[in-house]
Formats: sequence, structure tokens, C-alpha cells
Amino acid sequence: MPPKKGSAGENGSKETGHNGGGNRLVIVESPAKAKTIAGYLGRGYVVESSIGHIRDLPNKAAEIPARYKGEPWARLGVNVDNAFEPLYVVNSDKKAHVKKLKELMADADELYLATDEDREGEAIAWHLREELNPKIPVKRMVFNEITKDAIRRAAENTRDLNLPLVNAQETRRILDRLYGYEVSPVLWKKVMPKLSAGRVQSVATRLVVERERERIAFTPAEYWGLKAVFDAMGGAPAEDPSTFVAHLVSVDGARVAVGRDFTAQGVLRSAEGMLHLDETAARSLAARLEGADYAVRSVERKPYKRSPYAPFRTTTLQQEASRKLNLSAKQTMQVAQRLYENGYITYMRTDSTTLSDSAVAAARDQAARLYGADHVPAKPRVYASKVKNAQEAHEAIRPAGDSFRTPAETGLSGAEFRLYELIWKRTVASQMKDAVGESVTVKVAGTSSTGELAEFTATGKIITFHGFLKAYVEGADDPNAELDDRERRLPPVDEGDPLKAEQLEAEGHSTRPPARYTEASLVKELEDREIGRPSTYASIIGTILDRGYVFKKGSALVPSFLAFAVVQLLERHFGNLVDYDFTARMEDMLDDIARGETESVPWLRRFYFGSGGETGLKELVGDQLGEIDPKEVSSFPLPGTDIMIRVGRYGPYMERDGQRVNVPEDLAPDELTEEKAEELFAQPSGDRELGTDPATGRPVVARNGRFGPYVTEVLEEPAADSEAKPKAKSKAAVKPRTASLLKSMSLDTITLDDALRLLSLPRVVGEIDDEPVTAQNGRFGPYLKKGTDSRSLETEEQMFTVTIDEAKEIFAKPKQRGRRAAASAPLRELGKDAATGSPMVIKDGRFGPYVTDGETNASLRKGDDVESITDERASELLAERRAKAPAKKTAAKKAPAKKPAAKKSTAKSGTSASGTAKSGTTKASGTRRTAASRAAKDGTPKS
DNA sequence: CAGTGAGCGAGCTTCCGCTTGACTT
Repeated sequence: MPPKKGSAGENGSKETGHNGGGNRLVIVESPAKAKTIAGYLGRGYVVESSIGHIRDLPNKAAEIPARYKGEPWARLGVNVDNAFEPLYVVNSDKKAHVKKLKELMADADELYLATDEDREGEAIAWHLREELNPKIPVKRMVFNEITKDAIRRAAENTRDLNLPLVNAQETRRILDRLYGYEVSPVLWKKVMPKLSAGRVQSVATRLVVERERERIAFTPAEYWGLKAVFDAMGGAPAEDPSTFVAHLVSVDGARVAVGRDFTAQGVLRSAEGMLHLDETAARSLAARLEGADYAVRSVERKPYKRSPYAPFRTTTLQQEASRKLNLSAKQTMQVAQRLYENGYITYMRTDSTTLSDSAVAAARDQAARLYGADHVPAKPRVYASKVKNAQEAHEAIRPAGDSFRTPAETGLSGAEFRLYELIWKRTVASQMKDAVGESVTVKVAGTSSTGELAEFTATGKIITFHGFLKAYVEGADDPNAELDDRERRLPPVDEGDPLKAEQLEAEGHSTRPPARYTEASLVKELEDREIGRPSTYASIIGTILDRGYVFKKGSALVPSFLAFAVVQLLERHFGNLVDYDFTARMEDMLDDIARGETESVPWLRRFYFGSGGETGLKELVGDQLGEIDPKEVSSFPLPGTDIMIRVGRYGPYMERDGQRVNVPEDLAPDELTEEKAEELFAQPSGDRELGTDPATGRPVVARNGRFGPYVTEVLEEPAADSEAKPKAKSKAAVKPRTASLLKSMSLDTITLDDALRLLSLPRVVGEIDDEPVTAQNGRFGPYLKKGTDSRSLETEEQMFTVTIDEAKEIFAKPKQRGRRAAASAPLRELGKDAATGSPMVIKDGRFGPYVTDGETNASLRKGDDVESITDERASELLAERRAKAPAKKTAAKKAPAKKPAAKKSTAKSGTSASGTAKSGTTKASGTRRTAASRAAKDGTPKS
């Protein structure tokens, strides 16, 4: 990246001697904010919003300006060969808005860039200045709370653009682009097209996968204990109970093992001084304690105190809305957006827990009115940010305004009401007093018939002053967890008091594997690790769901086997990139850049080109690509078995001794146990029985195959034992008839009649020159066959209807020319190509309309229209196409340099190293079985 | 994961962060 040219100051704050009169254009990020601020600034100010970023790297080929198309780095939008210079374009959905901003600026005397005061906001301001190219003075205005005073103060205390901070943002942007746009194609080649990888989503996926791995590796431990109900036998006051529950904690001084004493492997962490009770031991101990005398050994009282929770920021709001309102992260943000736009709450994408002074006053005032002045502390509470990389551009999420409306006063309803109420309560509670009380631990001892000393404990909690808990109690993810306002009262017992055991029973427990992530807990985990930003938390979940990396089971996020494959590939070959600390290290570096202490280019260069012993990204996705064996990264052994789980282009399956069986897509990986696997092998899945062929008596089934859905007949199954094997071999000569489904059919709806019709193919149409002519369905669709000669049919239906006379006509025409000639009549004739001078025509082809000059062909793009396309545009398309052609050749030339695939199975399907190179030399197949032919071409991980 | 007979103009997918409508079901 070249250094940013110019500075905001250059445009002359010295010219701004005037205060009255004149028009000042203020640009903020959000339209709702613009509306509010306009009210505070009043006359002389026009406030407009940028609606987020206005420029960015090009997203796709269509956004790359023509003059850069031929550049080798155009695909990335970053000139990696020239100081990582980024190529910025105004995004297509922002063009109209940027035009509007320019028009507003034409009437302005001064420009105030009032975007958020964080890394992205500073960058938006810089992009605005670059794109609007103002000739008037430019000022950078910042504020982090939206009150009249704060805004007016901000307008009078402007500063210059912070260019090092802009550099930090740009570096972040470039890194994310290089990571995403270089690693994703690796997944397309090695796992499945359209997959994606990125700094944030790949780590999020990895977290979910690792949790599932822990669950798979988890071995539960069983442990037993005793539960007793003691009677205090005294006259307890009415509000206290006379009995209480206590649990066995030790026997003769040896502590009884409980869940946390066991490892994930189900063994005791330390057996020293521990007693691990099994069922027999627990029951016999209970029997020996039958009728024993018990007494209180000790009573320990401690003050209990609980402070209020900090006001909401994005993640905590998402968590609580999930726990209490059952809203997804996305739903929460949508509802919050509406509340924000209509002026009910402050901005909802924030990492700050800070309240403005006026908000603190409003919360205290409301708390005092609703719960009494004794519930409000003398001094306002201040919440420090818990988030390490917080950028604090906004306040916490709270009710808007200088005095809060109660939920009832808002007139809201439904989810908006409930979310507002949540925010309101949390905000008010945050300025209330601590809850205080007392916690009590009572120890009880008794001696068994064989002289063992058994000790029990019970804990109680009494809240004497509820404080903030009257307003708000935080929810818990674990349904068994005890909420903060829950009391447990014990009878008022004293040391030495005799007790009677009303009940004594053995209780069995077992340790549980770590819980799966929910949307909210995954977002929290990401925030704790400083990965992602408030504006992206909800969409991260959306991305990994869309890619099929995770699916939801209730509220739990379950990783797919596809996610296991992708994560395995990334861990093995891009370990650095999916390291949990990668983002944290990046943030440190960005901070250095923002402080002007480090330059970004050397850092990006190390990342992309490598340095010293470290391999750069470019080499990992380039020369070292062949080292990634797609079959290997998509394979997982099922522990303790010789079964291999594989992820194929058509979903997960298992393989053992050449036998294969599908794994249901919605089966959670930790549920694929050995037993489950055997069950799946026992009943080959995916088949749909359609009925019996009356002609043969054989069952007909429909299933999914390598080339898509097909029907087949089931031959009698030979007995599985070894004695029957020779017999089976002799039968192997009989192959079942098979046939692909027609395009109009689907596995769910196909009938037996459809299937029988398909199985009747190939159909003998008749004879031409004593040679039989058949109609059949093949790799490229329906066709007629006569000896070694063939002709394609136009429709699948023709296989069943074509007559011998029609067949004669078809064979009378030369092979491919016949159909192609008809199809290649020009749709439209254009002028001469600017480069070659040849006349250009628009034709219609397999892939839609294209322009050709006789030599070069180029498809029309999105937005190009056959009727209205100009000669200039057509020439441009042809020029682009010509520019690309040599690149393809070099790719093809590279092929022999790669190591030939060693394994037979991979060689056959052209996997791995040879696979990618092959695409240049192998003829592309066309018409219908594109998925299948692509699979065969660039190497599906399964054979 | 079924198993067959071409020859020809593909182009695209994807990242993370800012922010809202304008679209379709």
C-alpha cells in the first residue's frame, strides 16, 4: 500500500473563521443517526449518511474495471506485486447514493466527516474524502454519545483524519481478502465447489468441530452418592423449613468423588484421598447408615453479595434474547434494528458497556421511582469494558433519550416489546444496589453400623436485600443452573444439634460431555477470543449455516461431516490460519500500525510471500497445492473400527472392505457410534423401493448414485457366508439393469411405471442398412446408436417415441454440424471489432448468448442485453477474453511439472496434483451431467 | 456409490466490516 496522500488538515481549517451562515454537510454512517443529529445541529447543517462503507475491493469479476481485467492479481483486487495496492470500486448498490452525496456537497461550504470513531469509521471517512474529492474544507468530527451537548461540542472540536488508523483498516481488509479469496478456491478444488474459508468463519467452524470431537472422545464416568433428608426436630419459624436436603461428601475423611473429579476419559484425576462409590458400595453404605444418629457438626455463615450485570452490548443482548425470548442472533438484530430506527433504543451494534451521563441519570431516576431511593447507590456505577479489542465507538445498548420510557409507555407489542423490556430492565438494574444476603454451609455427621464416619453438607442462601435483582435476573444456558435470585432456606440449626434422617438414598450420576455451542454461546466464545465484530456476529452464524458447515438441532449448533473435512484440511495445511490466536496477533499488529509504529507492507509481504522458514500463503495455495490429498483430508477413521468415514460431493458415507453406505446428512457426528455404523451397514440406505417388476419378479429401487439419481433392479442376494461365495461369483456375470432418471423425474416422486419405462432402455428403434438402431440415455443425454455411429437426440422423450424413419433422417445428417449449425444462427449482427476489424455477431449457445468475431468467443455477462449491447461493449468482452487465454495455457503447461498421482484410485478420477492441472488439457464436457463430469475432472475426494 | 457415444465460445463460486432498503417467496 502506498502511503495515503494528503491529509485532512491540508484542506484548511484556517479558512473556517465563520460560524454563522454557510452550509455544512455532515456525513455520518447511519440514516437514523443522521436524523437525530440533524435535530441537534439545527440550521446551517445538512446531515446525510454514508450508509456504511461506500467503496470496497471488487467482490466479483463483474465489478473489476475492464482495464485491470488482464492483471494477474485482478481476481484478488489487490496488487500483490506492487506493495499490496488495493483496487477500490464504488459498490454497485452505492453508486446512486455516492452521486447524491456529491450533489449535496456541491451546495456546501464545508464537509464534516462524522463517521464512527473506530477503525472502520475512520476508513469510511477517508474513502468519502477520496471518492467525493472535495474542494471545500474537510473536517473530521467525532463523538461517542448522541446527545445535543456532545454533538455540538463535537462540531466545534474537529480534528484531522487519522491516517495510520486508516492504514490499519486497509491492512485488515487486504489480509481478509487474501485469506478468503486464496483459501476458498483450495476448498473448491479439494472438497466441493462454492465452499468458503475466512479468518473468522473458519475459526468459528473449527470451534464447533473441536467441541464435537471432544464429545466423540468423551467417556462418561458413573459415580454414586448419598442424598439425605434431615429433620431439625425443632420448632422452626414459619418461613423456614424444618427439613433440608444434604449430600454425602466424605467417608472417614476420604472425599466422595463427584463429576468434576473425573477427566473426559472417565477416570479419576487423582485417586489420592478419594472415594469413588459405585452402585453396590453406595447402597451398602446407605444400609449401614440406616437408623444412625446424626448431629450438626458445623454451621458456617458468609455474607453473600451479587452486583448487577453490565448494560447490554451486542453479544450479551444476543445471549439473553436467546435464553429468555428464544430469538436467534439474526432475529434479535432485526428486532433491535427496528427499535433503533424508530428511536426506542440506542445503537445495537456495539462492544461498549458505557452509558452516557444522561443515561446513567435516567436509569437512576427510574430505579428510584420504581423500587425506592434505597435501591439506588449513592454514586453512579461505571462499567469498564470487558472486551479486549473494544473500539468503543458507541454507547451500550439502552433505551434512547434522556429519560426512559417504561415498556408500557412505548406502545410496542410482540417481540419489539419484549426486547425493549429486556433492554430497559437491564439498563435500570445496572444502576441499582447490590443484592446482599447470607450463604450458609451446614455439615452433618453420622456413624454407620460398622463405625464409618459419614459427613454430609447442605448449602443455603438467603437474600436479605434484593437490590437490582428486583429489576433483572440474568438467564442461564444450562437449564439446571440456579438463577441468581433463587433462595435456598435451611432450618436455623446450631452446632451440636441432633438430627434425624428422614430419608437416605443412593443416587447414581454420570459425567456429561461438554455441551454443544448455541448461536449465542458461540458468539460469546468468538468475542472472548477477539474474533469478529459486533456488526458481524449474527452473519457469521448465517455463513457457517449457509455453507452447510453446521446445522441446528433445536438451539444447538451441530457440525456436519463436511465441516470435519474442511477443518481437517485447514488444520493440516493452513494450521497458522486457523490458529485461535491468529486474529489476536493480527489485532496487535494492526494496533502497531494504527500507532504508526509498524508498516503494513512488510507485514503483508511476510503473510503472503513468506519469510525465513515460514511459508507464505501464495506458496501454500500454489506450488504446494499438490500436497493436499483430497481423499485424505476428507477421510476419518471411526475409532476402534476399520470403518472409514468419508465426505463426498454427494454427502457423507462410510466405507469398509469396499462396501459403502450413506450416512444420513442430519446425523450428528457424535451419534455415529460403532453400533450406529453397523446398523447403517446392515440396511443399505438411500434406496427407495418402488415395487416389483412383473416381468422378472425382481424388486425395483431408486437411489442416488455417482451420476445422480437412478433406478435399478435388485438381483437375489446370495447368502453372505463363505460357502455361498463360489455360487455368487458365477452369478456375478448377471448385471442388474440400471437407468438414470430423466430430468423431469425426482427420487421422491418417481413411480414403478416410470422406472420400468426407464429400464426398458435401450429401445430398439429398427434397422438401417441391416444394422440395429437403438435409442438410449448416455453421459451426454439421449442419443441414437447405430454400430459405432451415434447422434444426439433433442429431448429425452424421443428415446421412447422416435421412429425408424426419423432415425434415418437424423443419421442422414452429418454428426455434430447438423444441430450446431441450426443453433449457431446469429441472434444479432454487430459492427466491426475494434481490435481485429472482424465483424462481430451475437450467437446463442449452450451457455447462453455470446459474442464472437470468428476467432474469439465471449459470453455476455450479467447486465448485458442481446438487443441493446453496443459494439464497444462487445469489443471489450472480446478483449477481456483474449487477455485471459494465455493464462489458461500456462496453467496447462504446469501440469507435467506436478507429481503424477501415485495411487491408482486417485489417478483414475484425476485427483490431487494432476486434477487441477488437468482442467487445462482435459476436454471440458458439456451438456447435462455437468456435476458428474466436473467431479470426474477435477478430482472429487471420493472415487 | 451405476457405466457410456460427442466435440466445443464458459464463467463463476469465495473474504470481513460498515450500513439499509429493494427485491422475491
